Amino acid sequence: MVTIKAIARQCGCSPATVSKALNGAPDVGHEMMCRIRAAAEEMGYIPNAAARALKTARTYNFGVLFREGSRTGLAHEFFSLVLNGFQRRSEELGYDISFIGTRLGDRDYTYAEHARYRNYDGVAVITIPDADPPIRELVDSGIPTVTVDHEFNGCGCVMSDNVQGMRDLVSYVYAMGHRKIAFIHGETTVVTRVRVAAFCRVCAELGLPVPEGYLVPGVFHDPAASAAATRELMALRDRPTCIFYPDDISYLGGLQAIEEMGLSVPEDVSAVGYDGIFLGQQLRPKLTTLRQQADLMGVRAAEELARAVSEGRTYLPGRIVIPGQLLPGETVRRL
Amino acid sequence: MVTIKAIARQCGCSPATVSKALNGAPDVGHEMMCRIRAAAEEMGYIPNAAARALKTARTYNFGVLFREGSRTGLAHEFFSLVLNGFQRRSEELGYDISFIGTRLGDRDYTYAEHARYRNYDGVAVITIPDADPPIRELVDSGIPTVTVDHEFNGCGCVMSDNVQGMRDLVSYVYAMGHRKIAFIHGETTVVTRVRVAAFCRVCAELGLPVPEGYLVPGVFHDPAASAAATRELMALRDRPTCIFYPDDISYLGGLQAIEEMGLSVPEDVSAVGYDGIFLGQQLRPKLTTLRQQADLMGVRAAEELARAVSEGRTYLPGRIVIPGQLLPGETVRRL
DNA sequence: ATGGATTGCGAAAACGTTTTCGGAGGTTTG
DNA sequence: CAAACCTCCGAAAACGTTTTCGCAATCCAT
Repeated sequence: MVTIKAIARQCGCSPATVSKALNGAPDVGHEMMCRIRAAAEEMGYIPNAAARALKTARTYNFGVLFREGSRTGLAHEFFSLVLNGFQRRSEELGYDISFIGTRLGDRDYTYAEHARYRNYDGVAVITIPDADPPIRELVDSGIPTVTVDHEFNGCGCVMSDNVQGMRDLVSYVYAMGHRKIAFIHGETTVVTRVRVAAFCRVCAELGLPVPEGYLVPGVFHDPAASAAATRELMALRDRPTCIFYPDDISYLGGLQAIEEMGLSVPEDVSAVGYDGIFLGQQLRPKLTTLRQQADLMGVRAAEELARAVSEGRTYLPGRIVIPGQLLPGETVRRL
Repeated sequence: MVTIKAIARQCGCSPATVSKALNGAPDVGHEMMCRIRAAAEEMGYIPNAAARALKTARTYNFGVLFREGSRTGLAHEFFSLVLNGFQRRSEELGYDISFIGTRLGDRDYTYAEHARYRNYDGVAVITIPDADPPIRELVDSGIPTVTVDHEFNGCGCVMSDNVQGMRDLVSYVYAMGHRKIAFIHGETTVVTRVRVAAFCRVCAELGLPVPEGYLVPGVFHDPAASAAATRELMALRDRPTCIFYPDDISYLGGLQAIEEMGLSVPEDVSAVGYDGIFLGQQLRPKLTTLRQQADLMGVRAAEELARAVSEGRTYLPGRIVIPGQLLPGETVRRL
């Protein structure tokens, strides 16, 4: 392994000078600078991250807590895209990213302990909030943290604009002539609360009643749960003409339930999803949905983190809201 | 930050003893052992990964080169699943994983340089071989490396059993009565070569000719390319009755091309994919395909790497072949 | 020429661990 | 009772950097 000392020997100077030359310190002469750089290049010098981190307490490494429930055995596209954006942008900004696990060497750690162990400069939480307390501990650990798509107080977050998203969807469906709209929503999370509230609010504004039974709980990314909920809705004496699904994947479950009844979308009932994943746009009929800019959310998370680190802040400021985008497909029939 | 020294002071012993106690060295007395462990626990001691890595030259960190062409804007499910398996198993084995990028701090590095910089204990290559020489450099860097789904000589790899996979598919289609089978294959990679060879071999065994024009080049995960190839095939004077696609995503392109001609699957032409991703099983008609055990491939990659590391080997042995599984759907019509 | 500023470099300490080696004290053996 | 042997612990060096501070040499202005 070629170290700074080796270069120093080669160039007839001290390790200190080599370090400074390589880091562009101002107090090293031009000639010496060139000599050292040339030698480093030629000898194939690669700095040692561990030594550097030990000395500077900076790792240029972000941790990411990434759990995608994977109930469907599916690598979930939304989170994958967020992760992608986060990784790409982090790299551009000069940071590596690592997954935060719960086991290391032969010991078990909590997320927060893990992050401290590795000395991450920052942490992103890209996950369904499956286990709150450990995440809470991480957020409170003093390491700059940003969450994606859910809020902890005192912690920066990047949120999708669920309010405007629901508004766009409801308005669109309303404009297509629908007056009886049901909403199968996800399990109890901040996102769900916001969407449900927005849904009700917009319906109220449009003068639409939301009858008993039109607001039915489902589970994010769980086609089976949506299938059941759909059957419930279709059994109502006053059937809705359009069903909102918690997400695009869930729509698939609903679609199957509908087809099993011998009915079809959108002839017998209209449907909309949420997310705008690739799959939905390949279906026939093409799914009407609201696309979330997952990639951009990851990008913004990386940027906020990097900014906090470079400014030496340990906390992140407020929330960043990323707008969505209505994707009109063919699953909403004009009435 | 609570260090080993602090514990030593607290317990009235030397740092050396603390280190040994915490690592379960044999030469520390029972009482002292307990005292130290209790103090460490109580003081909230977390070891410092950088210091440890610096001293031991072990990081308990695997690097993973993960590039998913993402031509479709899609987080590719196959690679995501491999990554998932790799990450999960690595964690169980006590390793963290980090993405290998090409930029770090304010400098650019090659993959190999990056891996050396971070001192990864091992590296997994989970990617379409987009840029050969840099990957080659990585594989040759002296860091234990395992590749998934492509081979470099002198480097361990985990491969899908493409030979048996193609055999299963062709046999199945043959059994359904098809005698005119075309194959749109991926771009030039080892996987493609193997699949094409296997395809031809099995056809020969079954006495099926492979006419000129039935072997047409496509691009992995590129629906547009498959659409074009499909149109070519359908324009042939002697049309195939069944088309093999390079993968499930590509099938979608073919499907669209077919529907645009006013034809449909499987009534007018049968089709099979490859991969067995979630999407394909949600389509109607359900796609007939060969499922690759992506998750398992990641798992095995992690295991091989960990084994090599713990045995102090710097190279990995041979190839590991993971069988696939035929998923009969509804896109192959019985003739 | 003399004084003060500026420039270019090095000595040394420090970051938090691990590991080697040896020594003190106690225990078994011949 | 001496010799050999364990058992338990500590001193110190080392891993590869970065950073502070001081020193010598050169520079400019007086």
